[in-house]
Amino acid sequence: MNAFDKLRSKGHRITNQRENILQKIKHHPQTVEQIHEELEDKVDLASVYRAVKLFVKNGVVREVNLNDGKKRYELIDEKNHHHHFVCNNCRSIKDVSSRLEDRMIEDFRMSTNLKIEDHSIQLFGLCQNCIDL
Amino acid sequence: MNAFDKLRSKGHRITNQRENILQKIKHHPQTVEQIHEELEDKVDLASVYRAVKLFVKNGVVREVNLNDGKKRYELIDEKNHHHHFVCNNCRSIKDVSSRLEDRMIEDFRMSTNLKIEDHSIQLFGLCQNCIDL
DNA sequence: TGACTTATTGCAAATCATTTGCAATAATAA
DNA sequence: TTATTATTGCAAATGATTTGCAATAAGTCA
Repeated sequence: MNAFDKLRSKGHRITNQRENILQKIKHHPQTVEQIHEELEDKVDLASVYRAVKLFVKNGVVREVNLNDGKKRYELIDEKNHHHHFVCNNCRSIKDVSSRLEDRMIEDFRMSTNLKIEDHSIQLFGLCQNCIDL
Repeated sequence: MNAFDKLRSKGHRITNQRENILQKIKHHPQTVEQIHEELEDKVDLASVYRAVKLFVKNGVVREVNLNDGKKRYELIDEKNHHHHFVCNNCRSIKDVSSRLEDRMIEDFRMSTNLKIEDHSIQLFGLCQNCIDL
């Protein structure tokens, strides 16, 4: 079931605005500000806020927090589980993943008896471009 | 070198306010709001903001982001490397750690050629109290 | 298709977290 | 103890996000 069917199945309407917004976060995590700017004056800022909130609530979009004071949003793609790396120099963002991740989460679980439902990982450092500067 | 010596060595002064604030984040990550409330009217809110920012800048305190819209601050303790678990039900916070963490970070590094300088991990789920409800 | 119902939008104002300017105060050096 | 200057409290400013409301448009059904 795709994003729009998911929304429709819960009684939400598919508007031009929502289509445009979803389009913008299809490939990279974007801030509300970025989405709004890229859409020029096609969508009001408040509507972008409302849309991403709705998307998150309906499991269509994920909120990404990279410790720079603004939230980012990215389309959820079950087939492509990943986390994010942020370059401390140029602020570029890169998707990263590790096959050891699940083992680590399992280790957390076993050593604590917590019910772990979700997790997120952020990496910070220098990207390949900025290492050489 | 303890927190205050670190600050002093960079020319910062040790005030009553700073002592009180540091005291409050010694054991658990706290929001600025929480610190301010616990200190009643001993310290102005703006001063709490200024103090934690100074502490972070000087490597005495770490900023913790748990995706609830407010930053938390905790004293850095080199001997006790850990991350945080947040209960989705009661919002309690628990320190967690895994011996597989370093291996995973190394795996990230090897598979990307990024220079990873820092990382953070957050877990979400149900704490032991809330599992049974 | 057209009319109807109600979710959604744009706009402006409100709210929440955080920062800043400035004069008064207090921590350190001499 | 005094002089110097970092720090504080207060109030106002800023930046991100939310909300109330009337106008608009999506989905439904005759």
